[in-house]
Amino acid sequence: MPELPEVEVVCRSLRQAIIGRTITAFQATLPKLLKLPYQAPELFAERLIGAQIVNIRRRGKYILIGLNNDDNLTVHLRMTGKLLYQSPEILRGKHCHIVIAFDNGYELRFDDVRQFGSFYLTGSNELQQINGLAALGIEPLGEEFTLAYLQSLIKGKTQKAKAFLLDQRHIAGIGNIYADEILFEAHIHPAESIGNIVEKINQQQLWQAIRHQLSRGIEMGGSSIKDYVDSFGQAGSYQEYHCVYGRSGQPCRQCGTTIERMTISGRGSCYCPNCQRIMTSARH
DNA sequence: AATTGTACCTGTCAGC
DNA sequence: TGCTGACAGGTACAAT
Repeated sequence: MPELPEVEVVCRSLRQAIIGRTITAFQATLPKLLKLPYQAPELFAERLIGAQIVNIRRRGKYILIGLNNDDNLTVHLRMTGKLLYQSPEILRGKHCHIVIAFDNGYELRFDDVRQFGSFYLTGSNELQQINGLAALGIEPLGEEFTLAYLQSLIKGKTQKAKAFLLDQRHIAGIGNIYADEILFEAHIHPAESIGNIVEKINQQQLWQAIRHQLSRGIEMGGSSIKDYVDSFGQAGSYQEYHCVYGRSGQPCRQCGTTIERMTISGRGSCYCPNCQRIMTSARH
């Protein structure tokens, strides 16, 4: 579900829903989702109750909820996590594991079928204690992510292009869907060594595809493959425009060739064997 | 440095 | 109607 565009859309909806609200209750029926402090519902409750939500930010696929007591509640949705802002009158779902209640009676509910989601509560100056967050690479939609920066990242690397895009230490926020779509737009085969992209025109195409796919994903409210929705329950529509993700066996939208699938980095990777060729320029 | 396998979980879908 | 296996938006860790 949630890659950079979906997480960004969730953050935007959360800002509308809960900025300025004061927390009145906290309940975790699946404490193992609390990673820091580990499995400590009482500690979370103690520090959260009475605190007011002052800001909400995104970093990679992490959601950072800033509180007026200088604490930060950080959430990672992993595969199937959802943050839903709902009236207490709406029945909680079967997979609702964490509930944060507010002064207006509404609740922020964490719903997660696969139970992979993560909650971290730290001081705002202790965010580096969250390992995955501390290790994140550059924000691809930020000003600092220039073509030159991308060139410096890929130079000399032999990682496969798909693995490179999924590696959060290089660029933060790209997941399996957008990686496939980016490589299709950039005409790069997922198994191509990233360091083989040496022509400036190809590097530029990759840079543009990263920015373009992610920002279009946000504009369309994200990709709702199975059940992704924002905190108001709103689905996205970018899945209607996917060219390769989830389309193996179907004809390429550009050339009609059958989309193929292979496994890279343990993830299914869909690509058009005609539009995305392995470069032969690896020879000397 | 890069890659593979395993683990964490539940649900869905295709095939028999 | 079952049953089985493959697979699913992510990441951490161990082994090679």
